[in-house]
Parts: sequence; structure tokens; C-alpha cells
Amino acid sequence: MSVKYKLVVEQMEKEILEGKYAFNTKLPTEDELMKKFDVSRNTIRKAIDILVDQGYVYQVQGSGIFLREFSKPGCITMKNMVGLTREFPEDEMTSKLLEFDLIEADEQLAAQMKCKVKTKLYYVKRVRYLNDEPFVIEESYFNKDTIIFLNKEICEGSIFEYITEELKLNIGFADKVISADKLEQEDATLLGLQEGDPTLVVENTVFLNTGVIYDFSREKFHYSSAKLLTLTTK
Amino acid sequence: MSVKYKLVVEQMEKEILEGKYAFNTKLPTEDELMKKFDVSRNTIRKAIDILVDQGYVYQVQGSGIFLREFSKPGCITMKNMVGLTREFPEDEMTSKLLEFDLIEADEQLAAQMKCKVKTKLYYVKRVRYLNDEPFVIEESYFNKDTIIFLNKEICEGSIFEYITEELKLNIGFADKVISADKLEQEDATLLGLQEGDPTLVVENTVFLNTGVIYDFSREKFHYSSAKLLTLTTK
DNA sequence: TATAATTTGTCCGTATGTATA
DNA sequence: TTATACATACGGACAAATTAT
Repeated sequence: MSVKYKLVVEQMEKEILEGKYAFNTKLPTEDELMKKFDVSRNTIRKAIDILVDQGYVYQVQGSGIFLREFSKPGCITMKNMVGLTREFPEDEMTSKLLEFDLIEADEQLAAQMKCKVKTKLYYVKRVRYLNDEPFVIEESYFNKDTIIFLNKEICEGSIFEYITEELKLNIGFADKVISADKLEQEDATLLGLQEGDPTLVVENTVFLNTGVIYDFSREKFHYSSAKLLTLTTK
Repeated sequence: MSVKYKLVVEQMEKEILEGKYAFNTKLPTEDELMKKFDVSRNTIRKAIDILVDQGYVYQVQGSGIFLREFSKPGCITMKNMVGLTREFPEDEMTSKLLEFDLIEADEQLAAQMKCKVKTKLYYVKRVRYLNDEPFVIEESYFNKDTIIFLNKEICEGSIFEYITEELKLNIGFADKVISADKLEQEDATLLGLQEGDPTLVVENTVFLNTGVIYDFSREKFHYSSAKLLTLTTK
């Protein structure tokens, strides 16, 4: 595991986060980066492409590579597939497992997860707290055909790590549908809000790299404390 | 303007939209695409990268290129910088100009647009209707230093086209911060909703390719008819 | 204002590694 | 195990946009 462009990305990301460059100032040119990392131009350009995609930098033809203002404070960046633990390094993120069950897919779930009706699914409901304040309610459905085993203990830790490290599955991509809605009584109570108050809803459909859906989840965020960030590039 | 990889993207996008391939089925291999379009492997890979980014296809090493289920019906894809006219080809999108003014930036706007207080800004407030139903309230601020001229007529057409075609400015990238909020009385009326009802809010900060902010806008969507879609790739 | 140098963008060819079928 | 197909990496050439002279 010594992919050159990834090493370049990691090193440059580190330098950027350490504050080595100021916003809208020039970074080293591609030529200089080639010499610095002793790799080809293609490798540098591949690494820069990733940094552009992640919103760290932008390039201007004929001019150079510039630092972009990134990470609006308190925002959850949507570029990550899953797991918001790392988004708030300064804050304390805890979670409480409310429900854990093995159920069968009804028609609606089967349609959303592109599986057959009555397919066995693990159902997990959690509330996550940011500095002891309720932040998001999370309901997940995992297809048992792919996630062959799950239990409460795993759900109280990191499901993501279990899937990638233990089951050695390769997560590929995800769809996220974002909307707003009125809270029902039960969810409102969990978030410390009133029935009918707004909530920011994110529905995730998560695929393995093979195109198989293994997870569908619905997150209901506390409307006044959650902000999502997406970056677009040309 | 005959950039090869863009021609490949356009042609493949066309074939995909015409339904030439079924979901999760294999597309031609990179090798076959090279021959079909008579270009190098790098050019094919660059084109495929874009199609992957747009959510059309995914690649599996050693296996092939597969069609991904894209475009959830009725969703606004966030991959586009600006302009939702094209998102609803089947439906009729109209808009009404509510306010047009030349104002001066207060402290908050100056901070958001990274300009000096009292910088001249064009202020535009519109409501947009989807099939005659109110869909979104849009408030935009354009920095007059960059957008040197704007009038009501332009605002009633496509501001985006005016900026790119007439002013020949090169739009580079955008930040989008998504949240949910309670509607105030005035906005609720415009959307045909009640005060206190939810709204899906998107705040856009739009940059030229040089890193200069020329536009800040806030969109308040009708909570029950608007859904945003973001796609993540590894 | 015009020209040259700099810097990124596009495109080609080749070789080898790695995952999948 | 072998063949296929995508992933990584190198090199070179020229075009286009910006910046410096």
C-alpha cells in the first residue's frame, strides 16, 4: 500500500491543515511538486485533482494552484460517504442505541434497497449527541445477505469500521437525498423539540464497489444545529 | 472547442440517456471505447472519470464499467453550480421578480461575500414556480465590482447566461450550505404555507475561476416538494 | 501594447501492477 | 491458472491562459 498519488495527497493535506498556506495564495507549481515528491507530472495532477475535488484547492490555467477556503465551521461535509464522527474534532460525539432488530423488508424497503420483499434486514435506531445535546436520529437497514452478522455491541461502536475491517467489504459510493420535514411527536421528543418543528432529513443509499446496496439509512437532524456542506467544481 | 474527452462524455451521456444500457450492466471496456472514439486510453479514462463523478457509471477493477442508477425523479442534483431550469425537463418552471435593488453590503453580507462593508451589491428576490405551484424563494446578492451591470430584464431571463455569455466571466466553483428552518410569515405566504412551517434552505457562495466571490444567494424551498440529491464516490 | 516566459490543460504512447472472471 | 480489464505510473509534446518583461 504505497500508492504514490495517495502519499502526495496525504502530505499536501497535512501541510494545508497545518496552515502552511494562506487562503487564495499560490501553492508550489506542478513542476515544483514533481521535484519535491520525485514523481511524474501525471501523478502530481492526479493528486491535485483529488484535492480540488475535496475542496482544498483550485487551479487556474496559466497561473497556478491556490488554496480555497474550506471547512465552514460546524458544517458536515457531504463528501464523506459515511460516519460523521471526525467532522467535529473539538466536540464530543456520543450515541445511544435505541433499537436493534432483525426484520423482513416490506415493499417500500425492498424498493429502496433493490432487494426482494421479506429479505432479512438488520434494523438499527440510534440517537447521536453533540456535547450532550441531541443532534441526529439515525435509522439504518443493513441487508443481511451482505452484512451477514451484526449485534448490539458492534452498533455501539463503529459499524463502518466493522464492515471495512472485519468483513473486509469494499464500500463504493452512496446516494444522499436531502429534504426538510415536520417532526412527529416521538422523534421531536428525542431531539428535544416540539411536534411539527422542522427537521433536516438525509436518506442514504450506500453501495459496495460492486454496485450492491448493503445499507439504507435515514438521518433526522436537529434543524437549528445541523448544517450540511457540499462543494461543486466545474 | 473540440476537446476530445468532452466529446466522448457528451456522446456517452447521450447514449446512456437514450437507454442504450440497462442498470448494473456492462458498458464497453476502456479498450473498446478507445477504438470506438479513436482516442488514447488517457482520454477515455478522463471521460469516464467525469461520468463517474456525475453519477452515471461506476468502475470495478478487473471487471468493467457499469451503469449506475441515476437521477432519482424529482430530485435537484447538487452537482450543478447554478440554474435548476434543466432539472425538470418535463415540467414548467416559471419565475416572478419580486425585488430588484442596488444596495450596500452590511457587515454580515460583507463577511459572507468577503468584500468590504458598503460594497455595492445588486439584490434580486424571485419566486420560482413549478407547474404554477410555488417551489422556491431565491434571494441573490451580486457584487457590482464583478457584475458591473444588471437590470430587471436580465433578472427575468437567465442571469447565469448573461454572466457567462455577455460578460464572458468564467464561473469556477461554489459552496452550498444546506439547512432546515422555520418559515417567517412573509416567506410562508409566498410559498403557500403557514408561518412556522419547515423550509429547506440552501446558501450558495459562487466563485469565479479566479477565486473571487461574485454571488451569494439563499434559496428557501417548499419543504414537501423539494428534494436535493448528492452523490458521493470514493 | 506586444512579446516572451511561466503554468496549467489536453493528448498521446508505453509499461507494469492488481482485481476479477 | 490464465486471460481480461481497470489502476498506477512514467515519459513526451503541444495548446491555451496568465503573468512578467
